[in-house]
Amino acid sequence: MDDQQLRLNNQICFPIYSVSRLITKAYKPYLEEMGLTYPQYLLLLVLWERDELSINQIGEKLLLNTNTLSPLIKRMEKMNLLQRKRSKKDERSVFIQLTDKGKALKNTAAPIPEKLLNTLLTEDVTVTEIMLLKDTLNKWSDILLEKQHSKD
Amino acid sequence: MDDQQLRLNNQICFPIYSVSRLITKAYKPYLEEMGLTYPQYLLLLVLWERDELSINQIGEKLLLNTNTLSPLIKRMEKMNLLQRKRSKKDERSVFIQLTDKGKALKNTAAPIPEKLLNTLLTEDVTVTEIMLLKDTLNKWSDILLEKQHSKD
DNA sequence: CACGATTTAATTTTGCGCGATATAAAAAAA
DNA sequence: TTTTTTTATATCGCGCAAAATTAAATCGTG
Repeated sequence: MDDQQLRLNNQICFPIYSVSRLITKAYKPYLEEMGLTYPQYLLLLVLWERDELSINQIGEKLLLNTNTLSPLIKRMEKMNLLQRKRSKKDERSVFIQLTDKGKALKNTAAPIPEKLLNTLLTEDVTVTEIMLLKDTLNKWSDILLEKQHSKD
Repeated sequence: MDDQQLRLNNQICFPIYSVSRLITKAYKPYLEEMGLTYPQYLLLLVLWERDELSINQIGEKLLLNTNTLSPLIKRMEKMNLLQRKRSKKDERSVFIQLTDKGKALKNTAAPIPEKLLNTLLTEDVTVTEIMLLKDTLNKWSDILLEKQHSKD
């Protein structure tokens, strides 16, 4: 058995998993100010770029299925951030439209990217894990590219 | 307002979030064969490296708190993968010990890293997202390092 | 038109993450 | 020794993720 391969830091699973949670945590205080959760923020990012998408189109952008999006959207409708509008053409599809409140949040969100960078700088563990993940990904992408070419 | 900054692909949140989910999904078929979920597998990776850790020590390695670990460990105890043992020296601490069944799973898990690599090669979306995240992280780590130095 | 197949959305169920809080044991302070 | 604080774990509640199921609408073919 290859013990080395099974070590926590030699697999891609752990670094990506922990950094993902650490990044979510770093965003949290700014999102809480706005009354948003992390996935809600991601959905708004999509809608701020392009409004009036169907649930399916949103799913394509966020790589999420309706079973995740449906409840998420319902909660956000209750918060008066968006509206669902059933399509006249195809009664099965629902199009999502930002409310004025939802549109206005874009201004509040504008300084977040800059603020986040500063937050990360104060969190040593997070920066360390990001660097580890960076190295892991660079190593993995080399391996992936090499394997891809050897198949041609 | 800086529209560019708020675009989905220019923030670190989305790439890390989606790749994390894609990687979890790639592991899933192999873990299902073993009857494990993703976090359960991570916990086993830790215990295969070093058995008899306290819940606290496990939390440090996985960057998880007891509010996540406690129920996780209880489920795995029911599956007969591990045992909890309250320390005699310090009655507050609970030490986790693999059962024979838990130890044996290590052999089943051994080929997973190799298999995963091949799985990733067949999933274009995942590889694309990994490459995007790699670029994003390389850019971010440059920015982080530069900012760190300018503070000294 | 009829009817089965397909597509799409919603619902249900299970298992995390994590903030807030609780509880009990151990250590430190008074 | 008593009180206070700290530490280790557990519990609760909410919000995702995602598989499986259900329901509704549309399409394809005869």
